[in-house]
Amino acid sequence: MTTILADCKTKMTNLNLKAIDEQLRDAGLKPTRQRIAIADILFRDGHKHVSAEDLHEEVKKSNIHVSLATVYNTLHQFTTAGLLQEVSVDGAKTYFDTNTHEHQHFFLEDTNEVMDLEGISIDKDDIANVPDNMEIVRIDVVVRLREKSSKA
Amino acid sequence: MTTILADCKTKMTNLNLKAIDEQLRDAGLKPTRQRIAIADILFRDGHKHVSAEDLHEEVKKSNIHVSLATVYNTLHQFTTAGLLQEVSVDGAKTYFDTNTHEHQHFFLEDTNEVMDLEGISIDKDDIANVPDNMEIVRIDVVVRLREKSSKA
DNA sequence: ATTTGTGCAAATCGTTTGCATCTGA
DNA sequence: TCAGATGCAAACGATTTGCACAAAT
Repeated sequence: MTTILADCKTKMTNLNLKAIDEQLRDAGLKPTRQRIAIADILFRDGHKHVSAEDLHEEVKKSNIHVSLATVYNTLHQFTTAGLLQEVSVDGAKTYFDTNTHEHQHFFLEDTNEVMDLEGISIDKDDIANVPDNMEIVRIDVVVRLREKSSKA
Repeated sequence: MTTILADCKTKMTNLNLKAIDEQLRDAGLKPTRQRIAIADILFRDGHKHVSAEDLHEEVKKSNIHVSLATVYNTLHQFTTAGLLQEVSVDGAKTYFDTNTHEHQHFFLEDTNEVMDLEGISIDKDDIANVPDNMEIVRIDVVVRLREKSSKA
């Protein structure tokens, strides 16, 4: 009964590979080499914010080849499965957040970094003038930061 | 003393063309045919949210030819000059807002529309954990809306 | 006349897609 | 076996850029 799991164990740094495996199955996703590698990187440390490109770079460092297209696919599958959340902070790139709880973000304009910001929250009931055939999906708050000295 | 202003007056719907002219000059921008046409569309009615593509379509309807590249250039110049504000609501497109005061946005996920939302505001002093070499540039709040029935 | 802006088309960037091939159960 | 996943390269949409030409003062 050799599964891909056993095959991956040597390369993985995550202690609960089993959990990843189950999480993927629960999401209806076959736990493939690539998906396990990606999940391992995403979920082994604390919360992360990655772009597809970022993640692709990180995966390259492991011994498992994953194409950029697969990284994109996987990020979207994980998002649909509720394992990730998309963050819209700045036009160009899409960021994915491993923290799927209600929380907000700092965005560092100098470095294009995204950071979690817990603490503030806006009550949906405080929002006036919501058209009545509409419902609030989510309230996103982005606090844009800049280094104190820099002007541009 | 025939300036381009006189030349444009027949085509413009905006009553205070003079003001536009001055606004552009103040911003260090030559009041060209194209920039005046764009400014007229942007500022003649109430507050607007446009993408470059949107605006390009609108300008086409006037009798003044403006290339898409110039629309982009102009939007950025206006933004730098403080006449517009960029809005980051959803990955793909960048929206520009003629309302440069502090206010927040609704984003209609079904139609990709941006709407102003006045009323809520977050006090900068309420934000904890701002790294102390950083300052808050802006706090963006986006309330995402969806039609009540639709699931996707 | 000089400086600045504009138009076009090609280039770029992030992301998506089509399809042949491969993999995991 | 066989559905489902992957890789590649080409397609894509939004935005930018380079450069010759045009326009405003």
